Amino acid sequence: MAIASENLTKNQKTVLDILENSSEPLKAYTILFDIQKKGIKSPLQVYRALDKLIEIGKVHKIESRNAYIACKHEGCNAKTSTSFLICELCDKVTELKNNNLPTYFSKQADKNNFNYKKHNLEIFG
Amino acid sequence: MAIASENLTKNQKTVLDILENSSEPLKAYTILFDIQKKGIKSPLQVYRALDKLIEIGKVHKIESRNAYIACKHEGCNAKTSTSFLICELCDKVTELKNNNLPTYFSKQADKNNFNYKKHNLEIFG
DNA sequence: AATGTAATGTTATAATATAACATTTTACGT
DNA sequence: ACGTAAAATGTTATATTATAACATTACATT
Repeated sequence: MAIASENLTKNQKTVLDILENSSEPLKAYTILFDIQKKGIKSPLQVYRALDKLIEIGKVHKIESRNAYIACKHEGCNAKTSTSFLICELCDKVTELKNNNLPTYFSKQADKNNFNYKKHNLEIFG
Repeated sequence: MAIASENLTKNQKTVLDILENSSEPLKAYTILFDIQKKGIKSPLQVYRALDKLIEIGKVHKIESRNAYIACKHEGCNAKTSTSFLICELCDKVTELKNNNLPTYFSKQADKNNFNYKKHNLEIFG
């Protein structure tokens, strides 16, 4: 059964909520600090919620920043592949909508005798 | 003046050497452990050497793994942009040679009113 | 030789993430 | 509704990754 936002647990909802209302990616310990008043006391609680949210595609991790961002795309299928534009001046991050990148990368990978499964792309500018 | 491998310092050479002779990306503390016999005693010494090597393009960081890999491309101009194929079965990492990705990404970025400078791409399979 | 810049050495600490384990909640077939 | 398995939680401790601060040394250029 697909997991929808409605049946997220308390901690998961709390973490998703703060990410969705943030204009920028947040770090795990920033999240922890911001929601301690809501009963989350340890890093592990945050990381567990993040893991789950990432698994179901509601949150993505910006690897180069160790930061997390809520996915704004309806019914996002980017459980795996993600593409971001990252502004080096203001740190704003924009997620690229699903596009033809997987097809393109798949071809590139083929040339190297490599079986494309997913990707992570971070474009800086 | 351009910095060539010849005028790397002792620590930088030591770190580059171990990376160039590794068949896989190495983590900072793995490097530290492996070269303690050569006089490097603290993480900072490793990170400083890595920073320099990355700056001059001889080493790249695999963000999703927190691991470092020596660049095998002659006169690599990937001081900034990097593209990797990462095998999820054996953890082997292959760097994609400079290609038309920058041009392609530049166009994608333009559509979002974004000025492409560099990128990091990690393809898993 | 004087000077400025980069690199080094060293100790301490910050920032990011997971292990281990006991307990509680939830989902769901019977 | 009940039993049970899977998932989520709470908590403490610890592992992993990376940087701060500061004194010292090497070295190229003037």
